[in-house]
Amino acid sequence: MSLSKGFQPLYKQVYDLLTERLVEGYWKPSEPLPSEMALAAELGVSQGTVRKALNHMVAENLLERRQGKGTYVAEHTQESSLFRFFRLREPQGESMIPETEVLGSSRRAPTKEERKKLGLEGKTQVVELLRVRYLNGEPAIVEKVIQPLSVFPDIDKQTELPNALYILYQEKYGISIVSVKDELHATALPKEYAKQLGLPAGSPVLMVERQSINIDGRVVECSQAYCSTENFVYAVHLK
Amino acid sequence: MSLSKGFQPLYKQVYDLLTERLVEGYWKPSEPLPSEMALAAELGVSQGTVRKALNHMVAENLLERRQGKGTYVAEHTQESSLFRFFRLREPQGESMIPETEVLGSSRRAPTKEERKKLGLEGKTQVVELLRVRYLNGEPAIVEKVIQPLSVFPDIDKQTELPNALYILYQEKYGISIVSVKDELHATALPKEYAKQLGLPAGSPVLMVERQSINIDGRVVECSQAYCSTENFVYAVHLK
DNA sequence: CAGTGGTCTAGACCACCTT
DNA sequence: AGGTGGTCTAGACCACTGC
Repeated sequence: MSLSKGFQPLYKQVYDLLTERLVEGYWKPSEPLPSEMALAAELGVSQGTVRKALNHMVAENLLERRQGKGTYVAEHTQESSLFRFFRLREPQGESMIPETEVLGSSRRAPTKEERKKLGLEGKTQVVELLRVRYLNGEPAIVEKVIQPLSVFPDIDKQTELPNALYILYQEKYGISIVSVKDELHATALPKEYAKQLGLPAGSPVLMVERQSINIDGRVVECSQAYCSTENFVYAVHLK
Repeated sequence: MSLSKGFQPLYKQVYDLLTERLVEGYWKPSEPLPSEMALAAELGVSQGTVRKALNHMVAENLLERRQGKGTYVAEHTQESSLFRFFRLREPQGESMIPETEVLGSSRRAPTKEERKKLGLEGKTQVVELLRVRYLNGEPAIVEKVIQPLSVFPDIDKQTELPNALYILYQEKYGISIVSVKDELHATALPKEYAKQLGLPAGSPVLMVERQSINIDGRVVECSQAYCSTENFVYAVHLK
C-alpha cells in the first residue's frame, strides 16, 4: 500500500496512520509492531520517515523501543501509570505507591457538569466509584471517580479493581490514558468525608478535579479527590 | 575544531557543547546561532547531526527555529513565561495574565530551609520580595520570593520590577528559567496575609512552594505563594 | 537570487538480541 | 549469522525569507 500525496509531511501522515491503528486496537499493548523496514516497505516510504514517526510516538508514551528487539505498544504498568499521574508524595520526596480501599459504587444519571466534562450525549448512565487511598498506612485521599457506562460497559460488575484503574481500562476496555488535566482548589473538608480522612470537617484540604484523556483525545473518565496535605504535597515539575 | 571521540553519541556531544555555550552566555537571548551548515563545518560533523542536537534543544525550549531565517536563542517574553509557569486561571478557562503589586523587599540571612532549597553555602544573603498578584482586578495571590544575592547581585536596587520576574532574570542576570518544581498544600490562610487576599484569616487557601531551575540545572530562586481558589484554580496538564 | 531551515531518501556502520 | 533499532553521513529537493 502506498500513501496518497497530501498536504502534510509524509512522516506526519505515517504518524497519523499508525496512531489510528493503535486507537483501533490493531496492535495490542505490549505487542511488537512490524520492523521499521517492514513498515517502510508496506507504506512505500523510506526507513528514515517511518523512524521519525515512530520516535514521535515514543515521545508521546505511545510506543517503546528496545534495541535489537523491536518496537512495542506501550503498556501501562502499576509503576508507569502511577508514577506519571499520581502526584501526592512527601515534601521533597520520591514517588509513592498508594494502597486503595473501595467504599462502594452506584449507577446513576450524570450531572450536567459531568455530561459536559465527559462530552456525554443522550441518556448514558455513569458509575460513581468511591475510594480511599492510603500513603504509609495513613488515609490521604477520598476520591470519587465517574465512569460512563458507554465507555466502560458493566465496569461496576468487576469483582476485583486494581490499584491503578488505568491498567483495568487498558486491559479490559482498550482505553489508554495518555494524559490528564487537573484543576486544584483548596477547600474546607466536607463533613461526609471527615471520617475517612481522619481529619475534622472543615480542615483545609486539596481538591483535585481530574479529566483523563484517551489516546484518541476524548475525556473518558473524570474524578474529584479530596487530599489531606498535612503530611503530603501535590508535586509537579513544569518543563 | 573537531570533536574528540567519546563514549556518547556525536549528536549528544554537540548538544552538550551548544548548551554549554548557551549557559556561558556565548549567545544572548533572541540572537541567531550560526547556520546548521556553519556549525557542522566548525564541529566537523554532518548537518544531520547538528540538526538532531538543535531539535533536541528546541524541544527543551532553549532555542527557536524560523524557517528561512535561522535558529535563535529562546527569549522569555511576558506571554511565553507566564503561559508556561503561571498556572492560576478560571475553572475550565484559558490562561490569564496577572497584574502585580510589590509590597516590599528586604535583605536577610537565608533560613536553613532556604539554604537547602537554593543550594547555598557560606554566608550569602537573600532578598525576600513580597508581592500581591491580581486576576480580573481581584487579589488572588500573595507571594514571597527568595532571591540569593550571589545569583542576583543588588536585585533589590532595581527601581522597576517587571510583571514576570523571569524576564528580568534573563535580561539583567543571564538566568534562563527552564523549569519549575511546585509542591502544593492546602492550608489555613495566615492572619498576616488575610488583608491582602481579602479573605478571612483561616480560609482554606492553596499554598504553592516553587523552586525555579536555571538552564544549568541549579535552583536559583524559590517562592511561597498563598493563592485564593475561591474563583480560580491551579490548572495543570500532565502528559 | 542566495541563504536558511524542513523533508525525504539511500546507504553505511554500530550495538544489541535471539537462534 | 541474521534481524532489530541507533547513529551518522551525503545529497536532493522544497518552502520560506530577505535582498
